[in-house]
Amino acid sequence: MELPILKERDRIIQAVSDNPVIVVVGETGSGKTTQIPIFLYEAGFAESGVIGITEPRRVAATSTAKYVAGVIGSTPGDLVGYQVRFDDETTVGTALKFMTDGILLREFQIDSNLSRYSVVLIDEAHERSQNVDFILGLLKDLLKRRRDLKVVVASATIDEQKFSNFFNRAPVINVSGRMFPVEVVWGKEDVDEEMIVEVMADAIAEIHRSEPEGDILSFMTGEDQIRRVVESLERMKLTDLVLVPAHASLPWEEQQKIFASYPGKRKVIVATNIAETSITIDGIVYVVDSGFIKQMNFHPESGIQSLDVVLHSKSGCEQRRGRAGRTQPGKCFRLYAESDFRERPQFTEPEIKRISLAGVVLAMKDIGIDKVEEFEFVDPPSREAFHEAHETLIALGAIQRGSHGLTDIGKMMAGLPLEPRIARMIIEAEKHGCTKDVATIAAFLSGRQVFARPKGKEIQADRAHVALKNPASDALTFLRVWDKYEDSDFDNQWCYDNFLNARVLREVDDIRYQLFNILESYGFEPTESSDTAVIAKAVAMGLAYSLLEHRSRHSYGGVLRQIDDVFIHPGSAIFGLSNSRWIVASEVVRTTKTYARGCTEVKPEWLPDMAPQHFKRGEPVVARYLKGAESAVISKAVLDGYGHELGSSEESVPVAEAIAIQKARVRDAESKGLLKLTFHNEASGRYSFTASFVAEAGGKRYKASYHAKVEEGVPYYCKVVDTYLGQTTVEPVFQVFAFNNPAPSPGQPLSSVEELAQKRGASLGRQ
DNA sequence: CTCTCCCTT
Repeated sequence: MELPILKERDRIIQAVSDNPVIVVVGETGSGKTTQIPIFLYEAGFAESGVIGITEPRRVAATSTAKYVAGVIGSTPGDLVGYQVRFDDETTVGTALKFMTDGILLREFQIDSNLSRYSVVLIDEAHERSQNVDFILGLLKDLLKRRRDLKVVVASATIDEQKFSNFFNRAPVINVSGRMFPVEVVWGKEDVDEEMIVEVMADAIAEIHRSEPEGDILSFMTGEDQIRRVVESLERMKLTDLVLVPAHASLPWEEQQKIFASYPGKRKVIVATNIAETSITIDGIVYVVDSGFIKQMNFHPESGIQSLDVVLHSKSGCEQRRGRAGRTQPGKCFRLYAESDFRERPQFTEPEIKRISLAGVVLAMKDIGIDKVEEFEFVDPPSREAFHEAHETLIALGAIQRGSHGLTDIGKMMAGLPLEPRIARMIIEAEKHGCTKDVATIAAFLSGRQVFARPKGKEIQADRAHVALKNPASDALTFLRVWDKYEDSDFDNQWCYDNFLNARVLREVDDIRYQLFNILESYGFEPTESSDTAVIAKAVAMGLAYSLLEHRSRHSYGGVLRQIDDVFIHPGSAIFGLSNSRWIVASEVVRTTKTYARGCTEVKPEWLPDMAPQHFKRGEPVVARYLKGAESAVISKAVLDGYGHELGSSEESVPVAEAIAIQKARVRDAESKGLLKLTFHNEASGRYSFTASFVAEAGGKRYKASYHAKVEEGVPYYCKVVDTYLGQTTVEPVFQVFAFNNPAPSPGQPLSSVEELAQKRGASLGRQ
C-alpha cells in the first residue's frame, strides 16, 4: 500500500514555497515524519541551508535519520545526519539534520537567528512538550527577522487550528493515515480510582474469554496499580494468558518481555502512559483504557509539585485507542461512560503551563529576550509562573532584582544542560574546590532513579542500599555510590548485586563528562575535596530557595516560601535518621503527602549565605588569637530573625580589626548592662559561677550554674536569652580576653565558644 | 512518616 502522504507531495512543496509557516496534520501511519524531509530535500530546500527536523525522543531522531539516509542512499552522518545528547553524527555536508528538540534549543542559545537552517520541521508538535512550546514561540519571533526561513509544524491530532492561528493563519494540510478501524465499547458507569483495579482485571478476563485472538494493551496510572491488576488476574488462573507489566522503572530484562511474542498465548500488557507515545508494540488488537493518567503539576505560589491522578483528555484517550488499529481492525474498551468522555477537556494542558518556568526564563535571557512576559507562547503561562521564575533566578543569583540581563553566574548557569538550581551548585563548587564532586552529584540529581527495588526483593534491595547511604545527605550518598561504582571498574554485575540501575549509572557517567567539558570551557579547574561539609554546602546553596525547617515531630516547613507539612520521603537516605533542624530538598512533590526528596542536612553556619534576609552573622567572638600573627580568626554567631543564636562560623580578619571589634563590643555590652561573669576554680576541678542579674530580665533575679572548662579568671559577658523552647538560659555572647595577659603560644587556641556550646545546658533556677 | 507519568539540553 502506498503511503497516503505521497499524494500530497506537490501540495506540500508548493505550500512551503508560498508560505513562511505551514501546518501538516497527519494521523499515525501517514509517513509524514520520514517523507516530508525527503520532499523538501528533493525540492531543493537544502541548497540555501540545512533542513532541521526535531523529534521529542532520542530514539525517534536517530532511527528516522537512519531510515531516511537509507532511502536517499546516504550513510548516517553524511548527507543525512542526526544529533542527540552525547551523539553527534553530522558533518559540514549534512543537509538533513534530525535532532531532539532540546538540541535545537541549544542552537538557539548559540545562534538566535538559526542562520544555518533554511527549513525547520517540528514533529509531534501535538505532544506540546515544554521544548516544543518554547521553540514555537522562538520561531514566531525569529520569522520577524528571517523572511527566508521556512517552518513546518507537524501534528498528529486535530489541534491544527491553534497552531495555524498562532502563525497568522498558516495553511493547514491534512494527510490521511493508514489506520484500521477501531470500534469503541463504552463502559456503563463511571468508575472511581478505588474500583478501577478490579474493574480493569475483570474487563481483561472477559475479553480473554469472549473475544477472538489478539493481544491486549491496558492503560493504568502507575506501577502500583499495574502490580495490583497483574496480581488480580494471576489469582483468576486464566489459561493461555501472559501478563507483562510495562513502565519506565522496569529493569532491562523485564522490558524485553513487552516485545517478545508468545505463540499460542494471548499477551496482556498492563502499561502506564509509556505505551501511549514512547513505545510502540506490534500486534495489539484490543485496548482497555482506564481513562486515568498521572500528571505532574507545578504550583508557583509554593514552588512545590504535585503528582495527581486525573481524568485523561479526549485527545489522549483517542491516542490510546489508536494503539489497537496498527496492523488490523481492533476494539477499544473504555471503562467509562460516553457521557463522561464528552465532558472531558479536549486536550491535555500543555507542559509549559504545568512546570517551573525558571529554566525557560533563564534560556530566554541567555538568548537575549529581556521582556519575557511579552514573549508569545501558543498558550501563555500565568503571571504567577513568571513571578516564581524571576524570584527563583534572583535567589540563585542568576539575575538581579530590577535589571533585565543575566549576571555572570546566570550566564554560566545557562550554558549547563541542567535545571537552574542544579547548575547553581556547580558554580558554587568552583569557589570551594569541589567541582568534580558536585558535577557528579548534579549528574545523579538530573538523571533517573538509581536505587532499584524489584518486586519480591525489596528486603534484599534495602539491605544492599543501607551500606551505600549517607545518613546526612542523599547528595553525599550519590557521591559514595559513584566512588564504589568506580572501584568496581564500572561493573554491571556489581550494580546488579547492589540493586542499582546500571543504565542510569552509565548515563550519569555520560552527563559527568559532558559537564566536565563545559566546565573546562569556563576555565574551571576539575577539583575534588575530601571535606564532605564543603561539598554539602555547595549543594545546599543551589537548593537554598527550598530551605526547610523542622516544625513538629516529622514535619518540616518552608523558610523562604509558604510550604507546610512536608515529610522526608521514605526513599531518602536521611529518612528516619536525621534530627537536623534545617534541610534542603532537590524536589518537593505532593502525592499522598507532601514529600521532600533528595535531602541534605544544613549546618546553621551556612544559613547567612543561603538566606541572608533571614539569618545574620551576630556579634563577633574572638575565638583564637595568635600573637605576632597578622590576622586573627574570629567566630561570628549565626542569628535568626529574633536574635537567637543558631550556630557560628569563622572568618579571618586583621588582628587590629579583631581588637577594635572586641573593644567596641565590650563598651556596647557594658552600656546595655550586660552581665560580666568571671570564672573561678573550685576544689572539684570544675568551674562555676553564681550571678545576680537585673538588667535584661524584667527585674527578676536568676541563679545560674554553668559547668564548663574555661580559662580561669577569664571574664565573659553574657545575656539572658529566651530561647524558642521557652526556657531561659544564660549564654556567652562573646569572650573577652585580657590583652595584657600572657598570650598563648602561636597555633594554640584559647578556650572557645564552640567548646562552651558543647557543654551548654546551664541549669537555672529562679530565686 | 513509608514510595512517582513521561521526556530532554
